[in-house]
Amino acid sequence: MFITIDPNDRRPIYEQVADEIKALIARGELGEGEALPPVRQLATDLGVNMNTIAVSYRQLQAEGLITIKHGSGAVVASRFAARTDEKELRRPLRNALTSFVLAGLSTGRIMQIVKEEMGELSQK
Amino acid sequence: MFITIDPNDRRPIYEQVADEIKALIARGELGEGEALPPVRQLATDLGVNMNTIAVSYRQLQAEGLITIKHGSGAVVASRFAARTDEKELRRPLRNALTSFVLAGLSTGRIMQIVKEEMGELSQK
Amino acid sequence: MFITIDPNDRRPIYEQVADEIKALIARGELGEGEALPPVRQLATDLGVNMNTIAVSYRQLQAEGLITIKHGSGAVVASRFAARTDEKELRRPLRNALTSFVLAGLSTGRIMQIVKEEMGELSQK
Amino acid sequence: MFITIDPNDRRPIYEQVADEIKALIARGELGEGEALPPVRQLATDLGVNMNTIAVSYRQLQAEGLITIKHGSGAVVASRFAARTDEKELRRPLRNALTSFVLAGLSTGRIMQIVKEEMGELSQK
DNA sequence: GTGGTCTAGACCACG
DNA sequence: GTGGTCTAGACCACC
Repeated sequence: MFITIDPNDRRPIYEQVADEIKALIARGELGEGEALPPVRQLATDLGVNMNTIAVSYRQLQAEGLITIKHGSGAVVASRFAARTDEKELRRPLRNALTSFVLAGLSTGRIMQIVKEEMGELSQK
Repeated sequence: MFITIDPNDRRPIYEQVADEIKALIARGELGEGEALPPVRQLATDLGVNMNTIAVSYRQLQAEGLITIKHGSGAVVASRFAARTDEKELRRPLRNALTSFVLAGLSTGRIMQIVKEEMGELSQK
Repeated sequence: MFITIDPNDRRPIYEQVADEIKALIARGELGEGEALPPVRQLATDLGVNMNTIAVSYRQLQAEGLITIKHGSGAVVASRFAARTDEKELRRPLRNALTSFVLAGLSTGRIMQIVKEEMGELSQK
Repeated sequence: MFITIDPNDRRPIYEQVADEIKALIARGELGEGEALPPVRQLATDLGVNMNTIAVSYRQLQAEGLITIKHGSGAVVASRFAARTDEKELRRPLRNALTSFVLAGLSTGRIMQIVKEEMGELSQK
């Protein structure tokens, strides 16, 4: 399980970690029922505060992606179980696409990039 | 010119406003050379402080999308002139797509949504 | 006499105009005793407000570069007569050089650029 | 770390502060990875409002010179990483040199001053 | 009339 | 304890 954080990324660390774990789950690299690394270990590996990782896990739990059992760690609840509303999901997508348009990329090029990114999300 | 802000949105107001204006520019609803509403007026309309809107405008100027002339308002500089790097643009796209996958949507459905959103960005 | 203003330049118009006139005087294209164009005409040519040009002229007069005679226009007072203090002049120079350093240009390249710019200032 | 602001300087305080920090970075007195003083502390030291310094820091971040980590302060990102365009840099240089010419300084004297200033920018 | 800057002070987010 | 955001209100600069 490879998770990396980028200090130059302006998103908070807990969000970077949560996003990376989401990607692992989406790709199937972390399957249903599989255990996530202990908070303490992941924190040490990444060189960040334990509380920061705890926040990431809590967020993933709130979205229904993992279950945290006191004393026995966190496990992936179920792929495709994110508690989100399609309408709410569209806004970040729209913003991302807007940036591409404003950067001057053609619709064709943008669709190509979307396909590339989708491809990486379905590898497994 | 319709701009709305959502108090439940976790993003800061100034960013919501900037994003909405970017979308208007991308869609061509705000064309090159066209004037943006005065800072104070938009602030009053949205019920927020003048400074908040000023921050939005300053950010849009820093990205090269508008030019602010001290005594005479802000105008759209040039569509497709955002100072951004394709690589930096991909991360938000990837995150947005990941959310759809985790919500259980099929690749086909996701591509359909992307096409819908792209369609709205090229209306004009 | 060619003066141009750049709407994308974030400096106030009156300052752009004053700076351009200073450059003309420094280069000798506007010699001592020579008349500046009437405020009204320059304003029309540039498509700006008359008051804006008046401010430029007033600033040039304050610096001792021109004399404004009520009713008979403005004339170049004397080249090399700017009322300025060497120490005060260094700050903008230092800032300009700092920007080059931070942009990663080598000392050699920077000195070359300085020589190029100096060359253009002594054409006449 | 010595930063001073000059109330007689026409530039806004936040810009003076940003320029001084840029100079410190260019000179190497603030090296890569080194921490900047906390916003509140610098504000108190200079006797200005916290927000004013926050604006300086935000500008430096936008130029890529520092990275701000939400709960843990601001650090120098990388010397020589300013996101700027050589052409845009020349105008301030040209204006600075013009002022020297108009003050009656000889080309030789001006080049000497440039060398002096460049020397101070490469001390470390 | 426009936008720019600055202040004092409050409350929130992050680590 | 760090920075981020927002407000209300003042005063200045520009056109």
